[in-house]
Formats: sequence, structure tokens, C-alpha cells
Amino acid sequence: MIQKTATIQDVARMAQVSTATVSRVLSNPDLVSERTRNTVLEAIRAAGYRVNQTARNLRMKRAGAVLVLVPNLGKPFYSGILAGISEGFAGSDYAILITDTEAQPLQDSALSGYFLDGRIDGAIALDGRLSPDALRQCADLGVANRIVFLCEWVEGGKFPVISSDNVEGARLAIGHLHALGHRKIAHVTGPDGNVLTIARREGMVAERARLGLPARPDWIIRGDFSLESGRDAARRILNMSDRPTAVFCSADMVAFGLISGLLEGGLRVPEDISVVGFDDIEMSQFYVPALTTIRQDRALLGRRAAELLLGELTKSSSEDVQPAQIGVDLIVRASTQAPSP
Amino acid sequence: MIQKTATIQDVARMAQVSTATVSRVLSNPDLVSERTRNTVLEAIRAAGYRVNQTARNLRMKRAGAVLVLVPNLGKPFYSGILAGISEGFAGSDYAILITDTEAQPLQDSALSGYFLDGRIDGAIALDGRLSPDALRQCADLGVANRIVFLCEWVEGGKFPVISSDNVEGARLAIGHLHALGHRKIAHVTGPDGNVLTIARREGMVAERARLGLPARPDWIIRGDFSLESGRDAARRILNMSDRPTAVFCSADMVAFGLISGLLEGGLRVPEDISVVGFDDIEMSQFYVPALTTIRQDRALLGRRAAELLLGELTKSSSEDVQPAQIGVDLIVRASTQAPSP
DNA sequence: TCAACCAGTGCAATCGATTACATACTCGCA
DNA sequence: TGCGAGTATGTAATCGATTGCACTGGTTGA
Repeated sequence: MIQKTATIQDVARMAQVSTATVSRVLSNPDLVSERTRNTVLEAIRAAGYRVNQTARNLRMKRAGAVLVLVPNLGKPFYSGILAGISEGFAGSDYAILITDTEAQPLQDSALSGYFLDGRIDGAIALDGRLSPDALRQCADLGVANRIVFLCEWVEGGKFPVISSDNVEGARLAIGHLHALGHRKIAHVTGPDGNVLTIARREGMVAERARLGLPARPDWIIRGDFSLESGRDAARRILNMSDRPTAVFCSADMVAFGLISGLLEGGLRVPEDISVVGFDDIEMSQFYVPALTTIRQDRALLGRRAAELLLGELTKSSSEDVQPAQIGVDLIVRASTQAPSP
Repeated sequence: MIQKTATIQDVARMAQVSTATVSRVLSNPDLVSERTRNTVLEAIRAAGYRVNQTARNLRMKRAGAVLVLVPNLGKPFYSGILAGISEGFAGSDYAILITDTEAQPLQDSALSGYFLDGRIDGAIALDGRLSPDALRQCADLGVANRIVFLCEWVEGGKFPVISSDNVEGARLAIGHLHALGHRKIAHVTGPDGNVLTIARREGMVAERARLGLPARPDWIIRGDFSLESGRDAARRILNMSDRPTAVFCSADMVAFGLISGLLEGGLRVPEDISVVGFDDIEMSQFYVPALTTIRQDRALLGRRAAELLLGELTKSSSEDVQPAQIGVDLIVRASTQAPSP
């Protein structure tokens, strides 16, 4: 804050009314007569007055901010989501704090601490790995309903969740490969214990079984959503005696690593092996080959989470935005084709 | 804010002292006798007291937050920078607001508005395209020294700047290609008018001239840092009668688009054409081929900008962190080799 | 012995808004 | 005519901290 900004007192003086009236003009115009209202609005304009958010927040016992916990800002997947979130909060007077939980790991008490310090009114967690302790502290504080999980979530939590339909995504991927003629389909998973890993893997396994496709234990390859894990998976596949003809990856980044690794090992994609990703990040259409993948509607995910949280915060108690699953789409590009005979 | 959090009043009562004393224990411990201090600290612990930042900020006439203006959060380049920034602010009690100036374009008055509303104490702008009007309004407010430009900047502005040594980067890239034996070197620029475009292009042109390499006007291809513009550049190159043997791209993303476009057109990288990028984003080492590029130290850039701004905000007036240029490095990978004879 | 000084602490104003309650005035109706 | 209801506005408390100023009691030096 700089300079002598006009305060509500200044405006009140100029308009020859009390500060209460000025305040009402701003937040509850109907309570004020039209004549007075116009006088006040004119004074506000003349003074270049703007509400001081800090004072307002103090009086109203709120923080005026929400925190977004992102596992890794470097992963392009999250950008579209953040855009959706800020779109969802546009028009509200909440500020959006963003923190990278990998670059700046949170202490167990950090999240609840933000609430206690009066720094935030709510949070959106894109990180399902928040420690149980941290979450319990928040629950004890009574803010469980103001922590919306987005994309990832924690099992058994009482926190609202917005996520994509991961099982459906896996089903679409396997269905696509099956329709192309693939029978031997492998999967590179996400990190152990991750809820997305579980949902996508189980969706994949279920669909494979439903279609009567063969399953080998080593066709489920452990990954962690990273480029590197895709590379590692490529090495594993190159060494297999009975190689799959197609691989469904738990993330686009994994698919990139995988394709790069396969190429180095002398296998071409899609001629020798088809690859399907998950997410549809911007890069995917420009990769060589352009990646067939499952699109998550990141803007929508973000927006919904924002709306859900906003609903909790402004709690007209009735109109709840419900926790929800967002649909996914299969995007067919160049990294899949019928298996060579 | 939730529940009855203990206030400074509660602590004062428990410790049988005045609120002034409690406040002093927290911010100026030396003023308080050791006996009293311990009593107060004990009371603070017992009450689970935490300073209410909003009240503190109101009283101290500050916002307790800084704004980071990112052109496009989706560009992986920015993530490392953000990590550096938040590292730089760690330990301070400033909150970090992040906004995407593409997803949520700022009105001319928005930035100065943030200051006027008491929402922020300072800003870091990664976006050199802020409108002159917007910047003038900030300058008029007297906050010019609290807006640090990072990576990009505006000409003729009185704003502090932290940036990479772009000219040196271009020199390194051309030098590398020259050393490999390339003589016909093209350049895909950034968007028109962008300061980085200018610095990198001029660095490239100067170095090419210094080395006595041939220059053709159509070897300077207009781009805009995007994947798409890389693709477009590939088409241009494929249509050339006198093709360059190497291309220096103004960004890694451009290089990806270019390589993908060249491959589609039947040219291999690096066998037929060598490609150098700029930035060294995470992806670059996993692209096929792994990308030779100019690394910017993103963590350091972010950290320096944060320190510079923090210095302005806490202004012990003496110890200024100076605006600075950060060094860059050439990272040689697989996308460059000697030209085929 | 007394003034000057210092360390340690409290009182109360202050930051800039919101809002419960009180007040004043105008109608409408019995 | 008088009273209750309704409308428009003002008064002042309040949110939870920080800090200038005043006060107290003890030490020091002349």
C-alpha cells in the first residue's frame, strides 16, 4: 500500500453521510435511498475510492484467499487446471495462492496453519499425498468441507472431490486398442498407492478381462507418471520374450518417455507397438508420433472445483455444487494402429 | 477462519500482561525482560496462539502478498521459475499470488488496482507485454520499484529487471553449430517486438557475422515461442531451395514443433538438419532426439527476482540486491551433429 | 540528596472497514 | 389524533493486531 488512498471516512465526509451509509451503498445498495446513493457513488468516483480488502477481511473474519496445492507446477498437466480454477474464482474477491508441494513440501501442520493464521478460507488439493496427520488437523479444525480434492483424492476422507472418470478412461483406451485388433496389451501404472493408479489400473484390468484378452503379470509395469518411468518401462518391454503389441500409459508424459525409449531400442511406434496416453496435454498433438490419448477436460475440472469450494465458502447452504466425476474422451492420433501381423 | 482461535488478548490475560507486551515478545523480544518473555511464550504455547495476519497487515498497512504475472502457466518453462520464486520468499511472511495473463487478461487498471486495493505489496512480471498504460499507472502510484521484471522486460521502463544473458545464449548456440562445421544457419525468432526475440536474434546475427557465415533473409523465420510456430517454420524450410543445415530456435517448444514438422516432411534430425533450442525445459532431454539447447537457470532466476523484490519491500534501504543478468549454459545433446557432406 | 537516565511495562489510539442497535421521519389506518 | 410499521440514516462497537507515549522503580553521578 502506497500513498494516501482515500478511505471510507474520506468518502463519507465528501458525501456528507456516515461511513455506514457508504458501506451500505457498496454492499447493500437497496437499503439506501436513490438520492443518497448517487451522491455517495459520485463521491466514491471523485475520491477514486477503493475498498481496502485487508480491513474488510479483518472485520468479516475471513482471509479472502484460497490455497491451491499443486504436486508439481512443472507438469504441464496442471496448467489448464489452474486456468480453470482462476476462471472459477473470477468475479469473486478471493485471491488464489498457489504452492508446489514438491518444490516446497508442506509440514504436517502447514495446511491447518494456513487456516489458523487466517491466511486462507479454503483450499483445493491436487495432491492426494497430503499426510493423514495434516488432514486430520484440518478436520479437527472443522474445515474439512473447505478442502476440495481435485483429480486426486484420499480414501476414506470426508473431503469433497472433483475428478475425472478414470475407470471410463481406461476402458476407452483398452476398447480402442482392442478395436484396432490388439490382444496383447500392457499398462504402465502410476506410482504405488496413488488413487489414480488404482482406478486406471483396475479399469484397464477389468476391461481387458471383459474382452477376454490375455493377461501376463509383467504386462503391468510400475511407473510414476514421469518421463523417466516411461523410459524404464521401455527397457522392460524391450527385454520381454513375449512382448505386448500395445501399451496403455497412465499419463502422456509416461507415453513420451516410453516412445523415446522404444525408439532407442529399435522399436517403432506405432508400427511395432501402439501407445496410448492419458491426459491429453498440449504437447501430445505435437509429439512424433502425435499421441493417441484420453483427454481430461482440465478447464472444466478446475472450474468445477472452484465452484464447489466457492459454494462452501459463501454457503447460502442450499445450492450446493455437488462433488462430481467429469467425463473423459478418447482422442485418436498417430501413435496407435492395427498390430502388424 | 474458523473456531475461536486464541487472540493476543487471550494470551495477554493468561500471562497477566498487556497486549503490548505480548506483541513485543513476538516482534521485538529484546524489549522484554527474560522472566516476562518466558511467561508470555508459555502462555502462547498453552493457548496455541497464532498471529492473525489480516489484523497485522491492516495495522502495518501492508498487504502481505506479492503477485506473479505469468504469461502462460501451461508453458513448462515457467514452472521452475515459480519454484525459485517461492523458494526466494520462503521464510518471509508474504503470500504468493499467481495469475496467468493469457488465461485471464489483465485490464489496464488491474495491476495498479491490486496495489490500490491493498491486495499486494509488490509484483514479479514474467510478462513483458504489460500495457504501457498499466505500467504508467503503477509508476504514478509510486510502486515502480516494487515491480520486478523477470526474464522479459519493457524497454525504457524504470522497473528492476532480472534476466538471462540472452545474447550470450545466442552466441553459444551459433558457436556450437559453427564448431560442428555448420555454415548455413537459420533462426526461428520469437514474436515480433518481444525483447527476448530481439536480444536472441541480434545475438545470433552478430555472432554469425563475426564468424563470417553467410546470411539469407529467409533464414530468419518469424515465430512466437510456440510449438505451432515451429511447425510452420519447418514448412518454410522444407520449401527452401537453399536450405540451412542447422536451425537455432528461440525456444525449446519451437524446436519440438520444428523437429516434428521436419520429420513429417522427410528430413531427419540431426542427420539432415541440426536443431538447437533455448531454455532447456525438462522435456528436452526426453525428446527424440534429445535436444541440444541453451539452459537458463530457472530456479536461480526466480530466486533472484524474489530476493530483489523482497529487498525493496523490506527496504533497509542500504543492502540492495542489484538487478542482474544470469548466465546461461550450452547443453549438447543429440539434436546436433556435423553437417552431412 | 537529587536530578537524569534507563529498562520494563501498560494505556489507549490506530489501521479501515462492517453492522447491531438506536433514532428520526413518513405513512396508513383505526 | 395517535400509534405501529416501515424506511433511511447515524452512532459507536468491533475485528486483532502494533506502537507512541506515559509511567514506575531502580541506578548512577555530581
